[in-house]
Amino acid sequence: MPPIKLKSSPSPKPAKRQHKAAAKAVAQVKEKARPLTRIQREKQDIILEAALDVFSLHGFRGATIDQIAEVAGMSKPNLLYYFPRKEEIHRRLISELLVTWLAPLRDMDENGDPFPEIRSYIRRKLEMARDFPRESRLFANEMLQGAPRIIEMIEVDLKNLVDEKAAVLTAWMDQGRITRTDPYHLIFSIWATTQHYADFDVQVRAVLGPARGGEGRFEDAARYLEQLFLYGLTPRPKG
Amino acid sequence: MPPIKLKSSPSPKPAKRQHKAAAKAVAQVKEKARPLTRIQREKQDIILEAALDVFSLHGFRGATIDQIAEVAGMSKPNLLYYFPRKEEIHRRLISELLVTWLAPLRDMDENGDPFPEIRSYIRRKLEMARDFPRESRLFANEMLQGAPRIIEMIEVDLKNLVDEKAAVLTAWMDQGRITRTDPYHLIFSIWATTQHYADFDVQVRAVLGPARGGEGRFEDAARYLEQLFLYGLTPRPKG
DNA sequence: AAGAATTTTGACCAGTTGGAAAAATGTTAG
DNA sequence: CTAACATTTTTCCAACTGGTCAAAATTCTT
Repeated sequence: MPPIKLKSSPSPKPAKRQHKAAAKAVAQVKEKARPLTRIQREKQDIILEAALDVFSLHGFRGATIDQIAEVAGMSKPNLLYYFPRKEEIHRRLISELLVTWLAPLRDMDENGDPFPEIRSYIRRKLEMARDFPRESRLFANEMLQGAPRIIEMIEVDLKNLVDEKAAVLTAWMDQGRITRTDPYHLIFSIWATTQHYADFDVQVRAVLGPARGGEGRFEDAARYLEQLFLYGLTPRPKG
Repeated sequence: MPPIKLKSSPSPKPAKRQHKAAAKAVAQVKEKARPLTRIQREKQDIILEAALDVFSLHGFRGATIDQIAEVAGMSKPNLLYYFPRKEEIHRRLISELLVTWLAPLRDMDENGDPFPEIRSYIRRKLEMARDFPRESRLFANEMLQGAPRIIEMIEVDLKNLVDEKAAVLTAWMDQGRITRTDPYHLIFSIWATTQHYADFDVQVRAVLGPARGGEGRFEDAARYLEQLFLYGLTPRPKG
């Protein structure tokens, strides 16, 4: 597994109603903007890594601080020294995630050729399912629970991005370069098919069996999906 | 929301290592096969309904008996009288679910015409996503957690069924009636695209916005998916 | 090396969790 | 109608939960 390096979110966004105890290591930032120490950076990374493991597996409610602390190899109070609240850890993970998660769609270029652009989008999403399955599952868990902690981000940032890219797809359709179809549902279907290989990994592997369930499954999936969407989107004379 | 009536699982399968306390209402079945009373039937249904609500939202670990009891409108000890263990409830839900869940695939008929068969399969799966979203989410939750409680069912029953239907699809390909492609990944992509509308419902609705996110979204999805798979699977002369 | 700042630990807490036990109440077959 | 059985409530518990706090240990700066 490659080391996961997600870009950190641009700014910690000032909490409206600061939690009582959220002031320890964080207060400095507010008052003096003291930079993080080496240990703080290291430990926070370790914690986020561990939390990703646990949250992606059990969801927010099902995950416990003790569990995260154990995976992170530190005591619970020590962990709480860095992140005073369970929610804090989760929020950080989710907001970092969204940036990374949407990059491939963001990169779909209006001025490129439709097929290479879409093909590349699918490939990148599939690579993410392969390389960052925990992130995918974290996101899926949040969705299953009704996205209580990120609904605004979904309704604003994500919606805007999708609106924009749907417009690009529509333009390509208007130019007759891809089959006319519903651009929103097209995007949904790309999300669904690619993320499936991360979120339902157990099922995929079990069904494919030992023979075909190895790492090659991602190559097979890529080939299949490419064909599906290629054929599915190729314009054809009506008949 | 239509009343959910899932067929009950064929047999409760004798637990290898019977839990200490799992003997109350259940013991009778083992010893005397006393039939369930009216109240037992009613209350069990109510509990399973409530449990479906809670488990599908929070996953196994995130759900609490108190919560389920509250939704079911009874006290926790009362609930535990009918299902002595939390796991018991979950197991029942999952095993009942699998039967229903696979029916559409099971019904895909080798002797039918490929396109109507596949089209009907997609439609039925989409209807299930619309009418039984909680069941879909329950299943998704289990998968995200690595399917600890149903891995054997997946590896045996599900795998066998998929193997069988993959063979049917392959036969259709051999006859040149649908495009040659990977039958397993084809099935995966149908699962993924249809279940997406249940599991990621919040996201779908948020992205589509108030205008297009109403009930009509399932019709739109059906149209889109039909086109995608129809075009994606139509054989064409190579060139 | 000393003092200041940071990090870690251990002891603790109140609320929640899954579950047990038994007493109290309902239901129903004869 | 009543004994036998089924159901419900009350009380309780030990383990776990998220989180606090002060003191101890460590690290950093000079």
